[in-house]
Amino acid sequence: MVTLAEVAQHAGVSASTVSYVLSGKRSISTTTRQRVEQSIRELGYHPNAGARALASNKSNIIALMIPLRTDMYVPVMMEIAIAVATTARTHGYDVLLLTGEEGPDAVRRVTGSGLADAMILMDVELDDERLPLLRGTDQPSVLIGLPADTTGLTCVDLDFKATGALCVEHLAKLGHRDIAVIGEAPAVYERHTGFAERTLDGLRSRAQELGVRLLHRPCDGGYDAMAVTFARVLDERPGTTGFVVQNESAVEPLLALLRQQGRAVPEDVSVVAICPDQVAVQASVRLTSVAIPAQEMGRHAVERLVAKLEGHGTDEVVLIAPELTVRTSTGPAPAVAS
Amino acid sequence: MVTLAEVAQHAGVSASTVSYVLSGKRSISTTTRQRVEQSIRELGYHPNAGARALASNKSNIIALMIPLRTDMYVPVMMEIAIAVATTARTHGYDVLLLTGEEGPDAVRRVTGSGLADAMILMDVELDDERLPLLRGTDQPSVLIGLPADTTGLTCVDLDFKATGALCVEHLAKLGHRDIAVIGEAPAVYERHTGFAERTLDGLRSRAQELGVRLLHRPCDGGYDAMAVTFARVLDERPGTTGFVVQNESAVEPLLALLRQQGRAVPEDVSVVAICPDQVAVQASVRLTSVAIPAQEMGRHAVERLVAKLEGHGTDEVVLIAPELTVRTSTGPAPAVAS
DNA sequence: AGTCTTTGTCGAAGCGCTTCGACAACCTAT
DNA sequence: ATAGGTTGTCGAAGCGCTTCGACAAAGACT
Repeated sequence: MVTLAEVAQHAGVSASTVSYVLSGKRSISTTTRQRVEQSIRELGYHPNAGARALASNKSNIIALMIPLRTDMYVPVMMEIAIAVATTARTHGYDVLLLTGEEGPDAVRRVTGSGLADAMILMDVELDDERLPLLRGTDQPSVLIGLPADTTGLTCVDLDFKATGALCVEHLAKLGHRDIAVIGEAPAVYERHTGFAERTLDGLRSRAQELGVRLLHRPCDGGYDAMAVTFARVLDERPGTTGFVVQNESAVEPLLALLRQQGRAVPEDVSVVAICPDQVAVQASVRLTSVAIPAQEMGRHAVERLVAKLEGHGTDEVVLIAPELTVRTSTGPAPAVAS
Repeated sequence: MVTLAEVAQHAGVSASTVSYVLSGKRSISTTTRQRVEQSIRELGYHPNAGARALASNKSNIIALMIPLRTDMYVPVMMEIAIAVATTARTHGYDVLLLTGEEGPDAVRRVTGSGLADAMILMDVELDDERLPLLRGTDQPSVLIGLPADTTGLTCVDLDFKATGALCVEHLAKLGHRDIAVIGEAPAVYERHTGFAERTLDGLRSRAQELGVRLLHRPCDGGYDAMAVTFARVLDERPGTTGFVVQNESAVEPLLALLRQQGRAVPEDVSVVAICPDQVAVQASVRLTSVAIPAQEMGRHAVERLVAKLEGHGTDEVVLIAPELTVRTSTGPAPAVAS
């Protein structure tokens, strides 16, 4: 293992000079710099991370806490994680992967040990037990998701309320007066992850403004659960012509059920999904959807965090504006049977 | 930030004593140990990771290199990553998340800087450019996946050849004589990731042994691609009664197409999938499948790695035996039309 | 020519921990 | 009672780096 000292010796300068070449914190003459850089290359020198962390008191590591459960949005989580990792690298940071399993202890451990300089939390609950810890430390952090109280916190999320509103608007504009919302799994609501409620909030208030009838039902993924929910919805509101689906693993089952019942999409029934674009495009019907901008969220989170680490950067809530892409699963509401 | 020295002072012992209490590398009297532990708790002490890494020359971090692309098996990747992270924690390790983006440079950087003590590589290609680096270093590593040449490497993977064989066997035993294999996306074969070829190998050789006709077609995910492939397969082999599907995002499209054609599953056609159990259970037909044991692979990889780090542990290839679970998508081949 | 900056380099201290050798203090066996 | 082991604790060195203050050397002024 090559050390700074060896590089210094090889280049015929002192260790501190090499350090300054590396960090650029003091001016170094061009000739010296080149000599040092040459030596670094020749020797294949890599600064020792531990020593660096010890001396500079920063590790250049960002901790990313992902949820342990895989009951929802797995591809979204993955995409966020990858976006975080790649964006972090462009800023010179590496990413430490923590699972939610350890809970608050992980936060304590990481902040306490100086393992990471900052952290990103995913899957934040409305009243998350990790929040007091974050507020009580000077370690920068960013949440992906929105807790109930955001004071003193930086958060990045899709504007789910606007998302809900957008879905209703789109269907209302097409003439649909009876809309059913296939929500997330009941467990998601019970956990108070917030985004589902916020979506519902947006759906409801816009529906009211536009005079549209709305029926919301949570729904587990898979065919069986969707079949049950579907039957109930039609029973209660036989005139339903528009569906908004938030649980991405209920989308395909819903389409299958509609097909089975002889209801054509989009002629008889329109479907709007809230899901990653890839899912919308790969479905059996190309779905009109509001995308979940996973990459953007990951990127944003890291950039906020880096800004904080560099001193500029304030606590603030970044809500990404939703975008609805019209595909072939929505169309004008059918004329009312007379 | 509380330091070892402060704990020592608080407990009225020397710093080295505290260190030995923490590491257990020398015997400490019960009374002293308790006093130190008490101080640690009272002060909320956490050892500084950088200092520890510098002094002990180990970081207690395992690097996990995940593929950047998300064109296949995203949930599997995610599950492996989570399993790696949780298993690593139980052994006192944290996980550093690297994307494949940096390629071999990431390997150099991590080994060179002592950032991680060991690494796990996913999505290994048959002739991966990172392999020479791994062989040339003394840093332990484990691959998830199988390259062409495994000498000097430790690998963990599902036994895909046996998996292929198992699928054919199952269908053959049910009387199917004409089997179509819906493979991974063409890009996967072009990339030479190996597992797809190994599966095919198993399928083919077993098919030959059992006198079953086999038609293999790569297939992108989604409905459109599957529709094209499906039409071609039926055109070429109209008598096909058994399907083996490896690309999990082609499963649902295939089922839809079969339904559309009025072919009942499993009465007219049997379908075996190679996919995580969750997918098999959530599909529109409960699928007979060979599970991809993501968790087990992640866990195994970490345990091999930890064994190596602790000195025992040898280079070896661990192939996990496939298990076929019979559900409701396979049944006896229909009687031949006379 | 002499003073004042500026620029480039160096030496040394210190970050918080591990670990080695030293050494009292206490047993145990003769 | 004495030599020989244990056992528990300490002091000090050192891991590889950053960073501060010092200080020559060179340039910019009167």
